[in-house]
Amino acid sequence: MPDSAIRPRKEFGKTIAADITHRLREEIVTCGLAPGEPLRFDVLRERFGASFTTLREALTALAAEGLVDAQEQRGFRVAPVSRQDLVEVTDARVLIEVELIRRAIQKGDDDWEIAVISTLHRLKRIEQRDPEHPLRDPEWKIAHRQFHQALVSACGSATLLAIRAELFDRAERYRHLSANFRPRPRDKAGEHQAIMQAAISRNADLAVPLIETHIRTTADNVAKYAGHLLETE
Amino acid sequence: MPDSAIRPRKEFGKTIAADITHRLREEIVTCGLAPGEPLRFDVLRERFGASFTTLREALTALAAEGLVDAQEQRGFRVAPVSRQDLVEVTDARVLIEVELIRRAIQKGDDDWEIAVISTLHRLKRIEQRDPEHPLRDPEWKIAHRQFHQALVSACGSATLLAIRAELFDRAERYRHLSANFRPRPRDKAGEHQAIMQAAISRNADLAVPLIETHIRTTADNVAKYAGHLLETE
DNA sequence: CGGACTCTGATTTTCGAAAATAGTAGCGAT
DNA sequence: ATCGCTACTATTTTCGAAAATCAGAGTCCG
Repeated sequence: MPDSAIRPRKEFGKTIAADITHRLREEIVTCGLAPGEPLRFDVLRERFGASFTTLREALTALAAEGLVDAQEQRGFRVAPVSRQDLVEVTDARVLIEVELIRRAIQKGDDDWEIAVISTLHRLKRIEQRDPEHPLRDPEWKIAHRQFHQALVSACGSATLLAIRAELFDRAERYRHLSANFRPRPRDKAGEHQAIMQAAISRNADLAVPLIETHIRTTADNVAKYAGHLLETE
Repeated sequence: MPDSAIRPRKEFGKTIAADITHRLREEIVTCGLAPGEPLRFDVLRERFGASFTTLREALTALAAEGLVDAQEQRGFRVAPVSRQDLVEVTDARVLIEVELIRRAIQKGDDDWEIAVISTLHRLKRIEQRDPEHPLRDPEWKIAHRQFHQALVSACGSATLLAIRAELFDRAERYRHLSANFRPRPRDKAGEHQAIMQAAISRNADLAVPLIETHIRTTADNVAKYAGHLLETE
């Protein structure tokens, strides 16, 4: 019987390193650790309660994902943000996500349809609770991620899904960056509903432009409302 | 004045960890470490002369690249190969490389043209030396990589270039896997020449199908001549 | 005989001390 | 005053011992 006294941490993985990786990724994506911020071992050690080596392993993994910038012999820092990077991430997401939605629409079975419908349903329920600030609600964030994940999950390529997931995280960081400055959320609920319907009715030619617009509009809003944060670096 | 007595290793990076990562990647890509082979720390420690922790960091980084398979609490192993994985890597490469060659052809400047021409020239020179077994020549391998890298280098997206590089390595491992069983190399030189000419003359509609065929033919040959190695897992 | 349990040896995972390196301030010479 | 050198401090990077975990053999009981 595992109990919390014996197993004080490790919520998201069997090893402490995997757990720290998960928690650090979360902090970086939500901008709890600011872009460009140096990641000093003393500080991390105190915050996460792990040793140098374990932290180093987590940071190395996140560096490979593009969320952390490793400067050899000079430590790590949160990957900086920039207009250029936002454009690249957005472009890459469109390229890959569009292809994946096509494949998923072609290959998806009943379970796929159920996953798409049910994840959207949950997302809408959460939005009803707090329609003003969805991004600040961690549950909304998870549900939103799961809906988009479900949409492409039937594409048949674990390789492309992994790449997609990395790009999604990098984009989500920009969304969080602008969340505090955005005056009012746009009608994301309607967009999600339209995407779901196009997908379920197997209308790829409709779903593709909807997805593309969805991604690009989000990025445009980031550039519009958080542009002042993207200048340096 | 740096000398080799003071700095015994670290050929490819400022830190030992980065160096080990590089060397391990090389060994895995060239199948010096066989697919699926367990990576035990005692063995690696002896082979690479680094400590547990440093090795662990390198393995973690390679796991994020898809060349190593991390089994939590049960160590690491070289990522297994499979028909499915080969198909996924090939598909992903076509999707991304085709897009990048389009962008490079549109954006490439004089320096890009020079890089494409000169890397192809070097590749051809090396092929003249040993026309029979190019893949066994490490110099050919490097030149080949650099030619393909040069072709897309002007695409303007560091993000997509990094993804492309990872997929290239994963594909190269399959090429090495089949190299020992392939009866005779096909006319790669001619294909490279045609791709170069299409690119330099800015004929994207010609270059794209050439690249796609180039990638798919390579993968087909792997499946044909190394198919017996792809069954398990 | 079979299933659950425990013990044991092998292996991975984690830790903090020790070594290596970068950054900085102080000093002296031109 | 400026440049170059040196010593010092802050920080990262590496190491091997110690703890945790797993896999397999053996044991006990139903």
